[in-house]
Amino acid sequence: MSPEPAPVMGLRERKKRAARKALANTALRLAMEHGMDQLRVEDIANEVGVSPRTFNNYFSSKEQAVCAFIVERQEHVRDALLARPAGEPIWDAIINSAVDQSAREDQPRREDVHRVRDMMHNHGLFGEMLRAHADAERMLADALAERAGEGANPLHARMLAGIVQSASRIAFQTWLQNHDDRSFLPLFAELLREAAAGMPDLTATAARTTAAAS
Amino acid sequence: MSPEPAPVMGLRERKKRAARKALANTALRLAMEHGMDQLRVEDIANEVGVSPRTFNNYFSSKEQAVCAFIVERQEHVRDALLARPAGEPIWDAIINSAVDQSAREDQPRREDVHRVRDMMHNHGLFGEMLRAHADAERMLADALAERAGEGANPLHARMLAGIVQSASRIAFQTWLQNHDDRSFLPLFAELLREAAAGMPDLTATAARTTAAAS
DNA sequence: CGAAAAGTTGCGTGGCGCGCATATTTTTGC
DNA sequence: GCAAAAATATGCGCGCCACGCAACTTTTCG
Repeated sequence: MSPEPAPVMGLRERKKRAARKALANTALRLAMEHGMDQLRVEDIANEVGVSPRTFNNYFSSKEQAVCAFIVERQEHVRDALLARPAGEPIWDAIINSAVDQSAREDQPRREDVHRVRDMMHNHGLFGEMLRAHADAERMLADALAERAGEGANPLHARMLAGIVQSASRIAFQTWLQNHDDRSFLPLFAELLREAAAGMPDLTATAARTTAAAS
Repeated sequence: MSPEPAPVMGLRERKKRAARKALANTALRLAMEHGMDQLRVEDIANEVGVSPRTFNNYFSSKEQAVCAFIVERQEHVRDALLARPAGEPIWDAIINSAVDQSAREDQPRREDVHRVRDMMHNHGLFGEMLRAHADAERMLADALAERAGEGANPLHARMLAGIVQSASRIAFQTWLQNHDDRSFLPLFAELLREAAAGMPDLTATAARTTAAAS
């Protein structure tokens, strides 16, 4: 499994990726420690040992740097998804690759929850997070389309990816509100399985006096 | 059920709403005319006849002002949805209220398509648009939960709203890419109906040579 | 009417994003 | 190896933005 076309990546490319990852990590860590309002580009650059101007050669905003891990994570999920056996039902493949990836990475600690919640209140960051999720969704859609083969409708892949991202977002936000109740992964899987079966219920269950169907 | 607690809105409130709407409209129009890069807060404020400082009393960024119409539109969709007969299947109710709303508003003209596409390339605006859609999704989820009654699972409503927003976004982006092929509403409805039936297909149609876990 | 509540405005500040010119580093061709 | 070339890092400067604060103006309400 060699992702690089060239057996060894040039020094240039290695340094670039290292710098980018260092900036993203530092941005995320500082944001978690001191909050978004106290996060300055200058601080990130200083800590990495690079000029503030250089930061903007890698990211067009500090919010983008903080959210960079989302896209990177999705790259791993994509790889895991494409490595799944071809016969596996698509929903299982999706859930299993998400599970694999979750097992491979550090889970957020309970004491960080309220910090994350605070960060989500920041309007700029929230928008950028959604943007990162949109990138991730596109990536997933491409992977799903590739997995399904040429004949499949690419719009179906897009829709599928959208549903997956919705489930992910909702599970995450639910976990953020009350992380005691349910943990992230089970809820995520449950939502996906329900979506897979279609969502024909919720049809005005006649709670009102007008009564009705079913 | 009267929306206003007071039969006539005070002068204060009327002025505030007028100012907000004027700012949003002007922001959107100027952005369409000259592009996001050329859009300055000062211009918007001047055209409305208000101080630049005041602009930021209504919106925390120009992008938010440009995207304000999305949330306002969703308020109408919600009202239309809640006005639907209780017995109507939920997917039909959703589609029909979207259709009603579309019929009620100006459709974007063909010559604006490329301008909109350019605007979407702006990273800040795209994030804010997703943020507005997230607000809209939450609003829709609340409406769906209300319509379904007390017994329904609120997470199902959230998921449903997420699917609807995904369909909307995908239909919009598709229309944006090649607006000749399909128009927005039919594609939107089609995606929703497919989602309603569940999406069990796409399951690795074995196009490849059993592929490889390589 | 008169006081209080709410909204508007001007000003100042810190920060950001980025274009541009220059210096530095890595790659490439020989 | 070495020098030219290509890519990257940095310093500088500019225009803009978000927002706190302290007046000032308008609306509301008793």
